[in-house]
Amino acid sequence: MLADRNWKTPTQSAGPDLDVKAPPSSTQTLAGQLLSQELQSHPSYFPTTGNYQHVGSEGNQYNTKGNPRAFDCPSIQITSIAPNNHVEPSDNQVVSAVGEAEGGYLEASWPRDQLYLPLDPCYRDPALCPSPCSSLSSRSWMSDLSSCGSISHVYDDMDGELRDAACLALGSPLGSPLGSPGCGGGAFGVELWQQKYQHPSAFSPALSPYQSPRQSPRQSPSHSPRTSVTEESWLNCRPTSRPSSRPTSPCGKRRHSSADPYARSPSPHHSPSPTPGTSPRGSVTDDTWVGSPAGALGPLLMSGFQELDVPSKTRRTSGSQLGLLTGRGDPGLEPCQDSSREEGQDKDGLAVLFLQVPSHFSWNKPKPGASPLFRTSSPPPLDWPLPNQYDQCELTLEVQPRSYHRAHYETEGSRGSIKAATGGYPVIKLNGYSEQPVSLLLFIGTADDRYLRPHSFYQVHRVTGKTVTTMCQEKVMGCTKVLEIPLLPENNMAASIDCAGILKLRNADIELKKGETDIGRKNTRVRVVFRVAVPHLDGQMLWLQTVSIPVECSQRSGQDLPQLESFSPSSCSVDGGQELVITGSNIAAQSRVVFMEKGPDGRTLWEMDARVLSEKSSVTRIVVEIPPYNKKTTCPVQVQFYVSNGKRRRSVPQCFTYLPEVRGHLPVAAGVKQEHWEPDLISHNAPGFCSPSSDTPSHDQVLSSDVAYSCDLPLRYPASHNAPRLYHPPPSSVSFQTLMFPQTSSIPLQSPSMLSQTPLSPHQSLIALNTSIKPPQTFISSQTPVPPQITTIPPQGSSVPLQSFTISPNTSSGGPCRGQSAVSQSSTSTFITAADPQKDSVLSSPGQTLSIKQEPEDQPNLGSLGLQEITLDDVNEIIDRDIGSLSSSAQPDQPDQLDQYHQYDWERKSSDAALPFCGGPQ
DNA sequence: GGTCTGGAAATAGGC
DNA sequence: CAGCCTATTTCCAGA
Repeated sequence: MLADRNWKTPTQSAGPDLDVKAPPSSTQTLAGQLLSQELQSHPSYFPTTGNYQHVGSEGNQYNTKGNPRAFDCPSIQITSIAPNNHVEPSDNQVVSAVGEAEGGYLEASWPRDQLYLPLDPCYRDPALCPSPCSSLSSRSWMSDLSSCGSISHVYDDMDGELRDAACLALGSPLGSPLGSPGCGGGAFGVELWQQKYQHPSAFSPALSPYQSPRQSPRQSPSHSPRTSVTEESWLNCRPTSRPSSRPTSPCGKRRHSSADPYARSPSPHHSPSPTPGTSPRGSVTDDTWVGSPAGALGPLLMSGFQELDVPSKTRRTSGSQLGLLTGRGDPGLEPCQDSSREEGQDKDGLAVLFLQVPSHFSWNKPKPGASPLFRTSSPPPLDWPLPNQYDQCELTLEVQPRSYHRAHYETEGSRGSIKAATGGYPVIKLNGYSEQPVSLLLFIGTADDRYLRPHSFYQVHRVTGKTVTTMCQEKVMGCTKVLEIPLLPENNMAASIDCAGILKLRNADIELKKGETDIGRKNTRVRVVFRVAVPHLDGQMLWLQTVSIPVECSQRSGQDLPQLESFSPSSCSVDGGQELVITGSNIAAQSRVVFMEKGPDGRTLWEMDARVLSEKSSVTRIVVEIPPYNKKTTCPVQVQFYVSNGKRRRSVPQCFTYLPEVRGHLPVAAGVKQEHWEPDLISHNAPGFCSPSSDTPSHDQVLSSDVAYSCDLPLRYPASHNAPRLYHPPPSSVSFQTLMFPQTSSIPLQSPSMLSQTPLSPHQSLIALNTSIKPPQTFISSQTPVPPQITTIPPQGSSVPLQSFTISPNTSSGGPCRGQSAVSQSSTSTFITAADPQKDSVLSSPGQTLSIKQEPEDQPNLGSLGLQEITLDDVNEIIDRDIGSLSSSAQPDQPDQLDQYHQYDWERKSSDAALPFCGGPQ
């Protein structure tokens, strides 16, 4: 972010601004500072928290001055900006929408911001891109990179130090797991930057950013025709138009193969892709900005928007973010600092880093002011977990978005608003409060196994047009673009989200950002996050949040991957020969149906193509002959089959059961025996093991990528597994972290009562999630053979049907804690230690979930794949399944279980180990 | 004329 | 290093 500032000022085009901003301190010094600060969790360290900073102030800083070059090439020497130097916040600068609450922070933060000068050389030709501000687009990103990445390439060394420090502190080999991409959309960082620096006025309550010159003179008309008024507009200095011809991809693109953060070294030379692009599309409109958020939130929200552009990752590790929170106005925030310290101090506490929440950040506290849920000033960071319900107030997503929405690139026109599966649009509603209009914040979050946070590669964008009936404003919070939508009493505090599109930022742009650890490749799933601030006692605001089901945003994934809807039968004799009818989408003529079985080590033990019987494969149905199993067995054998449209275009593997000659005697608890498997492994601990109980799916059984299979993580990946050590957070921490998960994996498709909407306390969420994901009752295990039936597979992305999972609020004591109690109850009764052999019996009982085996070998092993190979989808699926299995087999508060879960997560992320996982590549 | 969409070519990286 | 494959990004055209 700091970098961004440096980059350009509105007027600058190439100016020698660096000087101005050039910090007196050397890079080393800065680095040192950063390190120390980070380690110390200096509050001011992370600009990230910029949320709390005042835009106005920032803006002033730069606006009139030399403009730092926005897009300096590698050659550009970006000296670190002295923390203080660049911006001495003039009086005016600190505007304060937020007021004192953030005051303390600002000062401290300032310096920091400047520390990072990101001019990531790479990207764009300075000439071409005078302003980082280009719209949100990836191009803009360059700037973003800087901004969010915060560390300029210049600071590579420093980066290294930081990393080391981070590792040290975090104990994460990977660069901090924490390092979440958090920036959320770095691109926005640019915008923010622009707003702040180029158009300080924009932040002025009175002025709309958009009032500033909208069109960049340089903008090429040709560029996107569609540009609506966008952020770009406000940037004067937009990058010149980029070549009309198809821009080449950025050379500096990060290699996906190297997931290792350390490995990355953005070469300064990476050529900046000539995509100067102005982004045509910003959707933000002028008007939007001007106003302040509706209702009382206005100021509040505004303050939040001023957040600095800093990668959330950075924030997390530093804890400075937390520090910000500790603003005077917000007692509830104080805890953050504490936690941050702890984080920094606890090397092993990776989890802590993520999970740590201020000690007093008690979700259970009903008293406003006593809980972080209540804030008097700025909105909580976007990566903070928030409950969807508190007391009587509940934020619910009554209509979920479609599981697939092709995001558009900057270079494209809008692809419209996210739609609901039913054809309409998602509907969000705030229950329990209707006294006055409130503002709803919407942003694009991640859909991976980690905690919910702004997605680095996708940003929400405002869709305008005749069909849009919902008012909304596009704003920026940190690096994340946010839509602010009013929820009006006259509309029953509900809103149809027909104004939210999804913009895809180029992977290269984002990945080059310093500090960015996420990879964009195959990271194409998102969740729509909704937040609302409900005016509460004493003028405080109660923040609630709910998220949508995962939404696949890539064209390919949405169109090429076969998606199975149902198949029948789900089992047959080991002799095979029966016809298997599979229905779904994206089933092409050349589709193959492959049966396979994997061993404990993930290796494919057996694989065979099923002969296609249908004369002509259609896009919706295929009939194949079930191949005979490769060996005799006296027990049901769970295998998998998938539909493949090509090497990497496989459907999610489905469980299929080969039955022994004698039917009707399926041992419920019996494990599937594999000749080479160790007896022990036959238990659930064996990778790829499919729970016997699930072997024979009943007709009621619901299979889905998320629900249908349960790959018990713990089972497959014993704690002993050699993988990156993941710190096992204390129960509370875990809960916190997982708070997000619930939403991630458990997504109720149609029921308002979805998990995410279920009132939960942070840490109850976890439990709830697990429970919901794999409700025992959802899986009907058949102890007795069930006649072949059609197995229905819910759409991917949809998660466990909430119906099957019930967290009953009624069971709760009511009040703030009711959700908690409810959750606790369900969770408690549901968890079983999967890893615990003794639990096997439980698993084998009816109600078990199916286990799915590893994907076919195609599935690259993690080691070879590198992170990129692990698709979020995969992760999500696995996680979901794992969680599901945990829910069915683990005790809620058993750290061990959770630990395993987390460990697993990390393993996948970092891993060198080739871990087989469920869920086909998606 | 602008917005949406679907489709596909061009590109880039990995194997 | 060439070729193939997959994923990403950009462009085109039609509704």
